[in-house]
Amino acid sequence: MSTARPPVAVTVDLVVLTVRDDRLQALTVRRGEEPFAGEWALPGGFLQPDEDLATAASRELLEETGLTSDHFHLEQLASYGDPHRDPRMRTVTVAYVALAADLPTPTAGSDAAEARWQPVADLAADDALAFDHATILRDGVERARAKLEYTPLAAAFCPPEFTVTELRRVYEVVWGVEIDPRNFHRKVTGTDGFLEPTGATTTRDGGRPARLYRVGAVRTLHPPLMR
Amino acid sequence: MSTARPPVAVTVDLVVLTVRDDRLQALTVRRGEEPFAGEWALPGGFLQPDEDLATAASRELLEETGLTSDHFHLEQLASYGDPHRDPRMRTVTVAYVALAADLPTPTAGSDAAEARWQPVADLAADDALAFDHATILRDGVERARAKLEYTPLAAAFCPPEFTVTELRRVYEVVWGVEIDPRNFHRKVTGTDGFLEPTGATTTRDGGRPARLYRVGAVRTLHPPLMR
DNA sequence: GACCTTATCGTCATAGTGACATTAATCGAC
DNA sequence: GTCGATTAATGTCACTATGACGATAAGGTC
Repeated sequence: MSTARPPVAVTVDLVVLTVRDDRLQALTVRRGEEPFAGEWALPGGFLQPDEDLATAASRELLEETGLTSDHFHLEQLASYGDPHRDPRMRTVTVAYVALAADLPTPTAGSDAAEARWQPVADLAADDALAFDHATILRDGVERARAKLEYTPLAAAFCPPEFTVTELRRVYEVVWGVEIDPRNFHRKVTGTDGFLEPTGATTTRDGGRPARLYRVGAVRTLHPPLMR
Repeated sequence: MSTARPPVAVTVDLVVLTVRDDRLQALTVRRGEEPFAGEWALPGGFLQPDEDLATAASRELLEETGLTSDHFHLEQLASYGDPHRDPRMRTVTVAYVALAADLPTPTAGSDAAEARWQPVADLAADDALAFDHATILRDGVERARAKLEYTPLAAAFCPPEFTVTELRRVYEVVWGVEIDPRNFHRKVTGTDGFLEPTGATTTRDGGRPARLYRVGAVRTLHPPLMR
C-alpha cells in the first residue's frame, strides 16, 4: 500500500432525470465560472468536511431543485477521476443518479445559477456538457434503463398514484421502444408486489377510467421486464 | 455549487474474489500500521497524482497479487466517504471488484504485507475487517452475485478453457445454491455467444470426457440465468 | 344515443424452465 | 478385456411466461 497522500478535491455531481413531454430529460445548469464558463454542466459541488457522500448528494439536490431528497430516488452511480478531467486541479467526482416525477417545479431551484431540463438525446455528444459530464450522463441514463428491467423503479418517474398506462409511458420513453399495452398490463399487474391498487380510478388520460396504483414493496422484479 | 475545497485523501480499495476449494474467497491483507494494526483489511492504497482511478486499481492489484490486471475482470464497485470511516483523516475510497480464476498464486504478492485468501462467509461480521471494509466486501460480493445473472462473468472465475460443470460449480458456490446439471447445461450451451467450444475435451473432473469451452463474445445474457 | 377513446380481460401459439430419465464415454479394479 | 463407478450429454414432459392480437368495458364528447 502506498502511503503518499496527494491533494485531491472531491466533488459530487448529479444526474437528475425526469420524464417531461414524453422525453427523458436531465437537469443541467449553466456554468458561471471558468473553466467551461457559459457552458451547460451537471449540477454538483464540493464535498463538505463533515458530510457523507449521500448527504452531499442530497444537499446538492436541494440546492439545485429546492426539493428535499425524499422527492427522488437517489443512488450512487460511479466515480470519475481522470487526472485531467478538471484543468484547474486534481479532482475526483462521485456521481449520483436522481430519478423524479415531473411534479418538481420545472427548473427553478434556490441556487442562483441558471438551470434547465434538457432532453438527454440532445446531450449525447461528448462536448454537449462541461468536463466529462456527457460521459457521466450517459452512464446515468444507462443505469436508469437497466434498473427499469429488474426493479420497480419506473414508478420513481410517476406521481405517487399512477395508472398502468402512465407507468408504461415511462418505460417507452426511457427505453425508446413501443410496448404492447395489453401485455404490459398483464405483466405489471401480475407481478406480485409491484403495484398496489388504491381503489380509486382516474380519467385524466381520457377514455375508460383507469385504476390508480401505488408502487408496492418489492425491490426487484422476478422475472424482470425485458427490453 | 459550493466552492469550498476541504482536504480529502482518496484511496482505492479492492475486493478481489476467487473460487477456491469450492468456496468464494476474498483476498485480505494484515495491516501493519495503526489504525487497526494487526487486523485484516481489503488491499488498497492512496490514489497517486497522475493516476486514473482504474489505473490505481490495476496498480494495487499488481502490488498485492503480483499479477497484471489482464488476469482479472476488474470493475468499479462504489465509493465510500463516511466522514469518520478513517479515524486519522477525512478519506474517500473508491472500491473496485476484481474477479479471478484460482490460477493466480495462492496469495504471495510482491508487497511485503501478509496476505491471505479468506472465505467471504467468514468475513460477514461488521468487525471482521478494518474500517468499513466488511460493508465494501458485502457490496462487492453482492455485485458479483448479481452480475452472474445477466452477464457471462462467471467465466472470470474459471481458467481460459473450462467445462460446463466447472462453470456450474462457480454459480453454485457464488450463489450458495444447487443447480440441476442438466438444465444448466441446456441453458448455457443454448445461450448464443455465451460459450465457444474449443473442440477439445478433458477428463480432469473424472467420468466421461467433457467438452472444453472458451467464453464467448456476448456481454449480457438474454434471457438471464436466475437465482 | 352514437361514437371516440382508453382500460381491461381473453386467446392462442411459442419460448423458456424445473424436474427427472436415459444414454454415452471415459477410468480404475479385477 | 469386462464390469462397475463416475460424470457428460441429450431428451421428455408439464408448466409458466411472453408476444401478437381480438374482444369487451366504461367513461367521455357531441
